[in-house]
Amino acid sequence: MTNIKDVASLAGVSASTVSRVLNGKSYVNEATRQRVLEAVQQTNYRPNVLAKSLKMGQSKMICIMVPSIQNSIFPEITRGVEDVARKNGFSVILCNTDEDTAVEKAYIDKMKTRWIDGFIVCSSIGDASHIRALRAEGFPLVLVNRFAEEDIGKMDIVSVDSFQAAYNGVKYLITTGHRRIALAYGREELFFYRERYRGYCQALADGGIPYDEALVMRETSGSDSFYGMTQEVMRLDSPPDAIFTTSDPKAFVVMHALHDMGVRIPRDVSVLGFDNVNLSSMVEPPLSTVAQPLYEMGAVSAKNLLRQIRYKEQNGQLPAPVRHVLEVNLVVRRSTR
Amino acid sequence: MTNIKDVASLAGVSASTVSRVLNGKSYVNEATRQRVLEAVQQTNYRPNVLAKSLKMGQSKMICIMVPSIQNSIFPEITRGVEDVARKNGFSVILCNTDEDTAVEKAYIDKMKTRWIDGFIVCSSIGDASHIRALRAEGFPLVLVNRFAEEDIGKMDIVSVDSFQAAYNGVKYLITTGHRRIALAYGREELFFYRERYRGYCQALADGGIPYDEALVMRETSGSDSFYGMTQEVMRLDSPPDAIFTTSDPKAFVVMHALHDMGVRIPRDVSVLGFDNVNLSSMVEPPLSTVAQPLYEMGAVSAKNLLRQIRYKEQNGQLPAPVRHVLEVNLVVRRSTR
DNA sequence: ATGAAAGCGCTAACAG
DNA sequence: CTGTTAGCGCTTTCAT
Repeated sequence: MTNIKDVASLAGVSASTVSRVLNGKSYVNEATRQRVLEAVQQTNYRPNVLAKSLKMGQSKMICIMVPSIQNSIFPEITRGVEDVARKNGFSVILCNTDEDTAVEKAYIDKMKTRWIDGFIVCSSIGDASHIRALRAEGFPLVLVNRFAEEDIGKMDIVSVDSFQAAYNGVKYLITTGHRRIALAYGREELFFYRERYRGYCQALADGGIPYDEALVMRETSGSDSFYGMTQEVMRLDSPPDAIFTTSDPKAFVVMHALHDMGVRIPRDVSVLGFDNVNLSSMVEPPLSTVAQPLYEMGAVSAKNLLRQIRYKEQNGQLPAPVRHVLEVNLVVRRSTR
Repeated sequence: MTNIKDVASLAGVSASTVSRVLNGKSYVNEATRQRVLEAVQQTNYRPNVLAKSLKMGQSKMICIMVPSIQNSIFPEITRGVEDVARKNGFSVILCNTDEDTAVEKAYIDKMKTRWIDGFIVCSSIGDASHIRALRAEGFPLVLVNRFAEEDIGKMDIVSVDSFQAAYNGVKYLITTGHRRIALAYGREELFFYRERYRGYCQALADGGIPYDEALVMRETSGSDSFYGMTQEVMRLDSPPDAIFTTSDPKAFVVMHALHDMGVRIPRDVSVLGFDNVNLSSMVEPPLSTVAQPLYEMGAVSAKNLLRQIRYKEQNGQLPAPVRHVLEVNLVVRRSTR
């Protein structure tokens, strides 16, 4: 690879001049400017980002931490992040944490040594003190999708309003005539699942439908645990006429269980999901779901992160945190009647 | 962040000594070694990877280029890559190309300026001259899943044997009594789809079943185009009793079309997919499919890439290319009878 | 308007 | 066994 000195000597100027024309920070005589540009062309010169990073203290790289890129919603979010990053000259490093705090911490440590400019995090579960510490240390950071209640107002967050979204979903179910609505309730450690649960409860209450604990299936060991619970709940004396799931993958399991016991969807029971992942439209019947704007969540996160990076660059510190609450969208397909 | 000089002065030694104990390249007096280690502890010192990279000419970063992380098979492959990269101290940069050669080239250019140590590519379609050029320039590189015939023997490749895999899949269909086997044939520009087509033809021939062009559905505009084609083919005077699809997403579309016209799977027609993506087991009925070891393909690619990187480090040039052909595995679920 | 020089943090001869 | 020195490629004062 040719370096700045090669270009400089070819153009008959000094390295500083080359640097100046390339960065356009300072005026350079038009004639020499042209000569430099020509030399750049001829040598197909590309500045060494590493050297620049070392000098400037910023790497033009951001890091996205997710539990696993294999989980349905993260590819969408990640793609949103990557698109805006790329358009702004940033590269994105992918970190899968498996929700393991140790892995997460190790990653953070490693990223710091690379002078990573910022983090987009949708990884941690309960205790996120190391994440909070990161912001406290001055690293631009945005929490996407997952966050703790106490982080509100203190960290940059991009998410939907899970309470309201679930509320609207369940209300839709009620409006369309369902009275016995079961819930596939995801892991309670996650704030957004608790919010979806709250939304479910509130919609029930507002709709004049009694809450029945027998109808709430609480996740024990992964999504698969809903298979058995679904069948149990359907065998109740008074089985549900609808099942609201707090994520689409859970809906797939529920539908599976339903199908295997000969229950027809939506004739016998409606199923309403939450997320709208890629395959929600591909299952049979196509899943009605509360759609999160996943790609947009990623894009907005990245935009916010870049905003923080620029702000910090100019002011030496992070801007006040802002929270983005994105709109959900009820997508009615054929799993609800 | 504290740097090597801080540690050095705290330990009362020179920077080189600190470097030496940290890299273990050269012997250091045990006593001073301990003092250095202690200073490292106290200051929580982490070497600046950027500076090291600049000096050493290698960044400990690899790049994975995929059409889009949103496409079903790539999260799996990417995860395989990332896991082995991480275990070996490498970070992975994610690049989505949308199969756009311009984007791909721009990315390659950018990655070079970051001193990326190597590339894992499953992106390009027909003309991959810029990819070949990359290897010719001495960049470690492995093609995964996608490659052109002419690359065999010249590039490092990780894939399955698409011909054999398809052959076995179709043979299975024949063995289980199917006689009219339709094919959902993916984009012919892709070598592996052509190979799967060849496997289909050969299995038919070997099974004494006449090839019928009316039964091969050729992709026109994305996977969705199989919806209409499936319905057409089912309305033939002599409709198929099985449909082999060259990828799982196509199978989902086919199943959908089938369902919408009241055809029962597998009673009326069997469906056999290819890939075994995450959701193949979640659809109804669960999809029988020729399973590619996607995660493993990623892992093997990364291992090979690291091998190349190490070899180059020691010998100044790339090792001879090796090709890994991984085993597929026929997963029989309930979409075939 | 441009060049010289210093320095980002690290490693690797080269001395001693 | 350890310190000094130079340099990876770039940007940025500071002179001129």
